Formats: sequence, C-alpha cells, structure tokens
Amino acid sequence: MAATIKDVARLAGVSRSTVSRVLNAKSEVDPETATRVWQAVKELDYHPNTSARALVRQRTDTIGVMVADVTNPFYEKIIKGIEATANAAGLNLAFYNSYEDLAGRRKIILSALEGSRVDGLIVVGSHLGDKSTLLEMAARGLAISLVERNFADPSIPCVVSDNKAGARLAVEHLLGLGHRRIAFITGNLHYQTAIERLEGYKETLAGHGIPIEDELIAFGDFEHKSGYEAMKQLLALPQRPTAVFASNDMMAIGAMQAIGEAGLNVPGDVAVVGYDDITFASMVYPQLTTIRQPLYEMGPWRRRV
Amino acid sequence: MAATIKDVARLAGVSRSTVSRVLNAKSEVDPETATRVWQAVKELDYHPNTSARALVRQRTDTIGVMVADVTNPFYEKIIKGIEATANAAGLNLAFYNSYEDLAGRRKIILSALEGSRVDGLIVVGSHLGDKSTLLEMAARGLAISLVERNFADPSIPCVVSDNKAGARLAVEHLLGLGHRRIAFITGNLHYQTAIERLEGYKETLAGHGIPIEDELIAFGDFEHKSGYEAMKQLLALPQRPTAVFASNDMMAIGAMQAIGEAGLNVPGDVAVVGYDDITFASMVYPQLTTIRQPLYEMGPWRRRV
DNA sequence: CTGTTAGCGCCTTCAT
DNA sequence: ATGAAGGCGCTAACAG
Repeated sequence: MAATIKDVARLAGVSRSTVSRVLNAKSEVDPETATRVWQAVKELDYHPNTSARALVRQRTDTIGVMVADVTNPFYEKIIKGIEATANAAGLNLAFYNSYEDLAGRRKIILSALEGSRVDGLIVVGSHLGDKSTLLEMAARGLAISLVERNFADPSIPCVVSDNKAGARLAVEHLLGLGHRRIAFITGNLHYQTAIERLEGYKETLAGHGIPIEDELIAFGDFEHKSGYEAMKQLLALPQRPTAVFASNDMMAIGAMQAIGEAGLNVPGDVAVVGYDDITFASMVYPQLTTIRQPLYEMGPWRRRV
Repeated sequence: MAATIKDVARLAGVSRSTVSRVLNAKSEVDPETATRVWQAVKELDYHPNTSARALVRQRTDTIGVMVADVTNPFYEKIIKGIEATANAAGLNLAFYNSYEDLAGRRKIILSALEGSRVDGLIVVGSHLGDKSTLLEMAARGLAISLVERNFADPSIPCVVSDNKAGARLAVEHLLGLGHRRIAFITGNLHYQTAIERLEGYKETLAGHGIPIEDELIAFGDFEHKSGYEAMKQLLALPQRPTAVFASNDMMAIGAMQAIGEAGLNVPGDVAVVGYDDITFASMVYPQLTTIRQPLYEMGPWRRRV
C-alpha cells in the first residue's frame, strides 16, 4: 500500500510532526533533518493522503465549478480562464454538470458543498430560477460566485458583462453595412443575458428610427438547433430579413446551416452576426462575425474574505 | 458549522455507531431508532463529511478521467457515456486536463492517484509516449483503463475501435461515388489510431488497384487548424484531389473551411469525409459525412476485480 | 529545533 | 440491537 507519514518518519528517524513540518514548510527545521526527510519521501515515493489532510485542515483546496455542460463550447474559454487562475493559486477544480436540471443541480450543490467536498463553488451561466439554494449556501458562509448570471442579492458576487452594449455593437455593425431589415434570434429568455441582448437589439433599432417588427424576432434557447429552426422560420417570411443577429454563436451557426440549406449564401443573401466569440465560430466557413465576450477573463474569481 | 455525526447522535439520543449504521444500512437497526436518527439528520441538515469517510473507508468512490482537454468536442460523447455509467454506479468523477503535456500528465496522475484522491483512472485517447507512468500505476494495483488508445501490456485494459475498418468504410464510400483521386489527411502519427487510419486508407486504395500517391497524403495532428493547412496544401497541387478523407471531424471541418475560402464548394468540387461523428459535424453546412465511432459506448469501463 | 499529545469525522470490530 | 473503543493519515498546539 501507499506509504504514510509514519513510514517516512520511521525511515528518516524523526517524528511524524517533523515530517509534516518539512512537507509544509511551516516552521524552521534543521536543514540536515529536512534532507533526511526528503530522502525518505523520495525513497518511499510518499504522497500525503488527500482525505486525511482535508479532514484535519478543514478544507479541501478544491473549488467546484458548476456549468450546464462542460462539453458545451460556450464554456471552453470560461473554464480555461478559471483553470489558469486555479493552477496559479494551487487550487484543484472539480467540475459538475448540471444539465440545466434544477433538481439535479440542487443535489450537486448539496452533495458537493455540504459533504465538504469543495471549499467554494463557481456557478457559471445558470438559470434564473431556484435562487433559494444559492442563497441558503451563501447564508452558511460558503463561497459562491456566479459568472455570466445576474443575481440581485449582494451576498453573492457576480461577474457579468454588458450584454446590452454588446447587442448594440452587433446591430450597429449590421446597420453600418446598410441593412435595415435585421432579424433577431433570442436566447432562452429565462436568462437575464438573453433578456438584455433582446433589449439591446430593440433599443438600438429604435435609436436609429427603425420600427421593431415582431415577425423579425424569433425565439431560440441558445442551443444550435433552435437557431436553425428560428432561421428557417425567418426565411419563410414574405419579406425575408437581409441580416440576422443571433443571441449566441451556436444559434448563429445553426442559422447559417438553415441559410445554406435554403440555397442562399452568407453574407451575400443574409448576413449573420453571433455573440460570445466561441472558438468554434472561427472554424466554420463562412467565418462568423461575432461579438467578443471576455470569457476567459470572466471565469476567475476573487476569494471571499 | 456543518453538523457532524456526533451532533446527530446526541439529538437522536443514540451513539455515533448507530447513526453510522442507519446511514449506511449496514446491519439491522431498530426501526424506531432509525426513524429518530433520520429525523435528527433532517433537522440538522447533516451530510457526512466526504474526507472523513474516504479516510476511514480507504476509498473515495471517485474515478478520475484524464483527457487532453474536456472542452474538446471529440470527448463530448465519451465523457457523457462515462458520466452516465458513473452516475448509475453511484461514483463521482473528477476530470483532469492533460493538455497533452507529458510532464503535466504525469504530475496529474501522481497527485490524483498517489494522493488517493481517486480510486481509479480512465485515460482517454492519450499519446503513445510515457508508457512507464501508467505501467507503474498498474503495478501498484491501481485501476487504470484506457479508452481509444492501444497499449500492448495486458495489465492495462483498453477499449479501442477498429480504425482500419472505419477508414476502409470512408474510402469505399468515396470510391462508390466515383472518386479516384482521394486525398488523405493524417492525424498525429504518434497515436496508434492515426497510424491505423492511414493504413486503412492505403490498404483500401491498394485493394482497389489504385496507386498510392504520396502527394495526396497530407499530415495533420487532429486539430482543426492542421486540417485547414493540409487542405490548402492539397488544393495547391497541380492536379487537385476530387475528394479528401480527414482522420477526424475537426480536421475535416478545417478542410471544408479551406475549400470554401478557395472559392470551391463541398461536395461539388471536393467531397469531404471525416471520422468520429462528433456532434459538431452535424452542425455545419454543408453537413459533413463522417464515420461514426461508438464514442458514448466506449467510455464506460468495467471495474477491475 | 523537535517530540508528544490530541484530535479532525467517520466506520468498524468487539463486547454486551 | 446498541455502545465503547480504536484507528484511518494527517496537522497543530504545547512542551521541552
């Protein structure tokens, strides 16, 4: 079996506490003693038991990261940003997929946090519902931060970007290209970000004296398929739009697929703009114009004090 | 702070051992006593401390999953398959990104396994190098399994699919469409899978009496960009291919991008076939023909006995 | 600078 | 069916 601190102590001819001191560089230790300890560590290939350490230290040095689905490309940059920061801070990460299932998410939060499996939790881009679970957690002093999600309660720190401004950029880009009939594909309107992007779209058009036509607003849910379906619907309009702004890149890619299947081309027949700047957006042809979000920078958090 | 088993015991008026018994349903407990314990558990919102439990049980009920990059779309189905199986078995998963960095991977393996953070490790699609670390681990009785990677040593279980047969399917599909000038984009040839797909390509052409032309074989590394570059190279040939088979979907998507940028179209000017059937493959336009791998089914493992 | 002592929270014999 | 006692591997006072 794996060597324990006891084995190291015996081999080095010191007590367990001394080994612990050497390992953790807590207080001063005689250099020679330290050398003997390190030799023993090496010889026995000793690695401190994570559970034992966590138990006595009352912390795991692990942060949970809950996203809807780690494999969703949207999270790539956020995750990488969090990862880089965690590495630098010597913290481990534990990923949890909620799959947007409320009950499931609550269960994850409970088992992870209450079982003291993690020291804190970063919740990325979740649903507006079930604030209660998060508030409960925060009330118990657990570190929770939210990324890409608004939360009115000040007890929970949030990192969000200015979605309205982003939407304005997108619409103005299309206006600048001469488009006047600009369609919009919404995200899942249960999310604050989706609501804000829609508002940004409307306000920008209004600001330019362009009437908002309901038929040009199609409803999606941030998933690829919904962008595809929404675009098909928009293309079926008596007078189809000359441009479309999708609330995220995955839906924009879906929209491009629908446009292609209709025998039309991008951007000649219909211009497409997405949102998020996920890596995949630059991998398709024709390349997708998109609004960059500082996803990588948004992930990292500040520890609560 | 969080309630402990002691608090529950006190509130229920029993000993800690009884609480433990009730929680783990090990031996028989008086139904009434059990009820009182459960009530106390609920009232105190008690959750067993993961570290303490792991320490005494000498297992964490957690399996590590090491992939090059969780956010790489290739892993999506594999990860989901593993996840489903783990959930069913009541096991937790801990994901590790190796980023294909050998030293980094070794470090991950060591810290995870040797720190007893996980009970076993699933290594997905890794490099052929550094067999030693894995063998060391296996020799110590740690459960390790490999997915989508061959490993000659029988001490380590592997799950792999028949890459040669898959490549044959792809090439025969193109031959069936009347193509004779079929190019091939290799994967990273440090991987067994890449080698096998190349062999399958060559053997199939040879089997149909078509000479293998070196200029039609472009070298990639499984990444999107390399597919794009390889295709640009193939398109620059005096006599360009009428079809291309890329060793995975990401490179095929990159190839499609290069074809589009060259003002050509798929499949009219150049037919493209990929490999893996990642979710993305069906999201682009024109839709990508691909060889399906049973990725979802390949992830789950059998526990070693 | 180092060893002794006392737990962290839980499970598991061994008694009863 | 239940309690008492011991220990998993480690760290953190407290002495010396």
